[in-house]
Amino acid sequence: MSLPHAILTALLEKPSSGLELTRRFDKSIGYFWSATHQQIYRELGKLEGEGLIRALPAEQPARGQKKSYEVLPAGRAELARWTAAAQDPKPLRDTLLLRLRAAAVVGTAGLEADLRRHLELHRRQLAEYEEIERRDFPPERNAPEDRLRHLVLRAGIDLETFWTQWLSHALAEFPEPPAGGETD
Amino acid sequence: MSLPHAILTALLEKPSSGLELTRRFDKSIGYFWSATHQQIYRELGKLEGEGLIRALPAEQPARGQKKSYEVLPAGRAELARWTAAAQDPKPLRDTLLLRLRAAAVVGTAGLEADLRRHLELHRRQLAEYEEIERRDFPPERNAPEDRLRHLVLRAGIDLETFWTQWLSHALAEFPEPPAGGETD
DNA sequence: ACCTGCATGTAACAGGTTACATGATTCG
DNA sequence: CGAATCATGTAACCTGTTACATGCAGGT
Repeated sequence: MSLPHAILTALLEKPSSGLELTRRFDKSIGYFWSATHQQIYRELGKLEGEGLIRALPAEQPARGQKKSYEVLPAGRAELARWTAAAQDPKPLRDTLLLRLRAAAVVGTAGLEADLRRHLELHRRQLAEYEEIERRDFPPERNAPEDRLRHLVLRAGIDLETFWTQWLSHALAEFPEPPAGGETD
Repeated sequence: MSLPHAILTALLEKPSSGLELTRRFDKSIGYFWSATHQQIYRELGKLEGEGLIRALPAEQPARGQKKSYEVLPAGRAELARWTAAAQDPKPLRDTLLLRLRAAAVVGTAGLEADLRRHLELHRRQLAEYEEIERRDFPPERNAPEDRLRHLVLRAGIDLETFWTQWLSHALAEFPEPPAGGETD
C-alpha cells in the first residue's frame, strides 16, 4: 500500500503525465521507491477511479495522447492520513546476506567476484548521492523546508556507506582462508 | 527466486518439516529472509516436484502428519550455482523514507510518534543481535567456519546501528521547526 | 510511405500476504 | 467427549515483473 502514496506525493510536488512520473521514479523518488511505467499506469487508473486524482482536461483521451493528472483534496487527505499512520518496519530481506549464509554450507566458490561488483556499484551510488548533496544542500543554505528532503538523502548516503564498509570488510577476510563447508 | 534457496540452505543445515522450517524462519534465517508457513509449504511442494529435495519416509503422507525433507544432490548443486551467480542489488524500497518525503508536502503532523516507535524497535533489535554476537561469537574463538555467519550477523548489527542513529538524528531536528508545507 | 521515438496501455505470470480449512494429538 | 494445539495445506488477493500491443508525431 505504498505505491499509490508515492504517486500522490510525486503529483503534489508537480502534476505530471504517466511518462513524466515514470521518469521521476527513475530519479529522485526511485532512490527509495522504484516503479515501472506499467505499475504507474495501473495505479493512476485506480487512483482516478477512487476520486483521489483527476486528469487535467486536454481534449483527447486517445491512446498516444499525453494525459496529465493532479491530486484532488481527497487525495491530499489520504496521503496525510497515511503519512501519520503507524506502520511496522518491514523485516530485512536481502539476497546477498542469504547467499553468504548459503556459502557457509556449499562453499564460497565464485562468490567473491560478485561481492567486488556489488562494492563497486555501491561506491558509485554513494558518489552520486554525495554529488546531489553538494549540489542541492550546500552548508550555507539550510532552509527549513529542505530539512526533510536532506534527511532522506542522508539516509541514502549512510546506507550506501554501510554497504561499502561492510563489503570491504567482508572481502578483506575472504580470499585467503579455505572457509569451511566445501562440497563434501 | 530466493525463497527456494533460503529453504535449501536451511534444509542443508538441518533436515526439517514444514513447521520446523517456519520456526527457523522466525529466528535466525528470518533475520534476513522472512517467510510464512504458507509460502514454505508451497515451495516445499515445488522443490520436491523438481527433484531438489525429498521427503524422509515416515509412512503417513496424511494431512496432520509430520513430514520431514532433506536436500538431494541436485538441490545442493542448484544452491551452489545460485550462490555464485551474479545478481544485481535490489533498489532500496523503504516506506519510512517515503513518508518523510510525503511529510515535506502534506506536513509532519503525527509522524514524530511513529519515528519514536521505530527508533525503539530498532534499538531492541540491535540489542538482540548484540546479545547473539556475545553468545555465539566471543572474541576468543574465531573458527574459520564461523566467519561467514559472523559476517552476516555484523551486517544486521551495522544496519540496526544505522537506523537508530539516523532516526535519532531525524528526531533531533524534528520537533521545533514548523517544517514547511502544511495542509494549506 | 516508412522508421524511429514518444506515450499509453494489456496480458500473463511470479512472489508474498491474509484468511480459512482439515486432520492428528494431547490434555482435562 | 470437547477444547486446545500441532501440523499441513487451499484459496483469494495484491503487488511487482516481463513481454507485448497500439496510437501518434516528426524526420527522411
